[in-house]
Amino acid sequence: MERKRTKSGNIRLADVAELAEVSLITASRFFSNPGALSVGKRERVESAAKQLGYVPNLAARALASQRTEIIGVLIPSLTNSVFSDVLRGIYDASEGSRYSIQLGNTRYSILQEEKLLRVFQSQRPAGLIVTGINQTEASRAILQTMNCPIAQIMEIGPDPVDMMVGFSHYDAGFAAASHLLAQGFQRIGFLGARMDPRVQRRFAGYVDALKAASRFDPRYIVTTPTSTTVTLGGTLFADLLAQAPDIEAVFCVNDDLALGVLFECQRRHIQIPEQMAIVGFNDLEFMASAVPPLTSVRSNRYEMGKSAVTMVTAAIDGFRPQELVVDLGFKLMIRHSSIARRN
Amino acid sequence: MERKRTKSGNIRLADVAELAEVSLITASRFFSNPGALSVGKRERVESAAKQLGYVPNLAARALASQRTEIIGVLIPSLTNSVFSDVLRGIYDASEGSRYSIQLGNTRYSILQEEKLLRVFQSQRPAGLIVTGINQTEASRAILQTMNCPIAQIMEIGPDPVDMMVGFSHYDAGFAAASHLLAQGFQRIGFLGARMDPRVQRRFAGYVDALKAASRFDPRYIVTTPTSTTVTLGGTLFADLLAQAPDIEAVFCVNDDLALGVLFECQRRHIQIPEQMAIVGFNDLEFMASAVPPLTSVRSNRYEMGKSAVTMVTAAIDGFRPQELVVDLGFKLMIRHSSIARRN
DNA sequence: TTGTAAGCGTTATCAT
DNA sequence: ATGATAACGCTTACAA
Repeated sequence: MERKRTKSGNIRLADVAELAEVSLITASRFFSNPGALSVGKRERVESAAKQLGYVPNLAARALASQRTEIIGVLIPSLTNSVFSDVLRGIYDASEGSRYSIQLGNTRYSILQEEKLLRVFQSQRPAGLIVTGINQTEASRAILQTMNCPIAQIMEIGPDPVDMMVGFSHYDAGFAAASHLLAQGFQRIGFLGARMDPRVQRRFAGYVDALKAASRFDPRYIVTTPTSTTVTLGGTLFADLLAQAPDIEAVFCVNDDLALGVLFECQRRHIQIPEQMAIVGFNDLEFMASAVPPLTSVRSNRYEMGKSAVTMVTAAIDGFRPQELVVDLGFKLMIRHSSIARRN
Repeated sequence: MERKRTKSGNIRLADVAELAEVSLITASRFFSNPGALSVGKRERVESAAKQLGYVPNLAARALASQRTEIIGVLIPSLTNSVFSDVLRGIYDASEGSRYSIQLGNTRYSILQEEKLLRVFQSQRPAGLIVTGINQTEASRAILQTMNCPIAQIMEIGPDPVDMMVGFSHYDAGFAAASHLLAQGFQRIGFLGARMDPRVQRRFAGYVDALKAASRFDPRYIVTTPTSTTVTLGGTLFADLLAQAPDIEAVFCVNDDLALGVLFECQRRHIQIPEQMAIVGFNDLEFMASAVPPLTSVRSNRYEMGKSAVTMVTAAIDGFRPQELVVDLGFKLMIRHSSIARRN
């Protein structure tokens, strides 16, 4: 375990080459294309590298090769478990590849997103994954100049920057509301928090579904820009009951709110679904084991993250997918909480 | 918005210098130490950079300066909301600094941790944050060679690699069990999942507390290496009831399990806390708004992430903290679910 | 299969 | 305050 000392104190590829008695470039090739080396040299370089504890310098590699193996990822929240799932998909997929992930948290701010994009610019990432379709003009301009494959995730829409993986939140909101209507509920409330672009599109789906059935009433709607908590679900539900005591069902824009509503109903001894139907969104794991089990809209978040990485890495390698926009869809998980009394 | 084209197609500092009619190094100084420039040149460089849309190349900077502004972070899970909170603290703190975060997910595997540490080695991070104190021998060796400030987070223990921010999971487990004993419960169960090192230390605290009170009984213990879900909480609780029908209270090693127990009790019409007391761990937000509100152990996760970054960045700048080991403690949040019937 | 030479874009060093 | 020159550690030509 002797240690070569160079000016900088680091073991360089040159040190490995020297010990292995090969040229620098041969040592370099051992890492990029070992098959091109003769067996003897390959073994000598390998053992020399191990003996010296050589670790390649990524900065030097990036500078010389003019490319990195970094995929930049921009998500709006670290707390929201929706994004934990997406991230898990992203990290799982990246581990099967040679790419590493550089993560940025925009906190639901498109200005912060723009800022982080500028940071990413200096890293020269090989690919990019951004959340949603509501970038600023400046962000779009930056994305254009970065000329690397880009995936927008979480939702799909017109005018993709490059690739897209997601689903229609409008359709999902419409489907959730339609389900309640189909069950025969007439006075259907909406509880919304944070009201980010995707939440707003779910909301729009709800509004249109109710309007189509001539059941729309602004009194049924309670929203807040505040971020989501379970406790908030209870509070918003209390507000809703206050302004529309005859409400029969609630569509909560996410499952945390739905859980809060469940607890509030338990507190008030409101029977679910007999006196109040509940539908959530995201289908977090606890929805199925709640009492009663809660209806929700399942999206393929893990898959979304995984696909985004797969698409981006494939595109980096020159294999651009046939379909640039991938709709992963959603699935209404109908459970006891939204089954009509009369059924 | 004209665009300079160089061999590589990128705008280099040299292009900025040329346009500003200063030397390369003067342009460089504009970014590292603008105060050292005369006003005239400063303005010329600034406008030239803006005009060309210059973006510094981090790889070149890292290579030339022999340092980066990357802090590597290794956590065991992206799904566990405990780590979302820690991460939020980490990212929030990093945004106030000039450092960016490089995240790795070890999935509770110390071998994966070792692997990721090797990846980090090639990036030459300026600082490192790792989870827990159970690194492999090889990992410890790698950490030693990276000579950068390192913070171990989540728990504290003997023999820190460098710095530490966390709390004693043993003490917390002991405190939770002691609380139930103090309330007069005699047959106190333990529900555990995933059984990572910190969970095991909480378990050890529980065991010792019960033994000290001569209330320990292996029949009261149900654990599984499986990862945690709310549903699993219900299942484990059912197992516990089967093997110890006379159980009076349960200490769940995390809040998801506790929520699962709550639901299972609701399903079985078991009154909380009259027939069954529940204590969870982590104090996730929903614990306070459950029906009844659930007792839990609160840890300062967000602070933990934030402090780790603060300590590491301070150390990078040469300001090593007085106290290398910081105990952030924990707090028993006593709520209705664990108040004894006889009180 | 192997090697030589010339960068990659920036900062450190040493002058002036 | 400003500049010339030599690194930094690696890869991409191109050559043999």
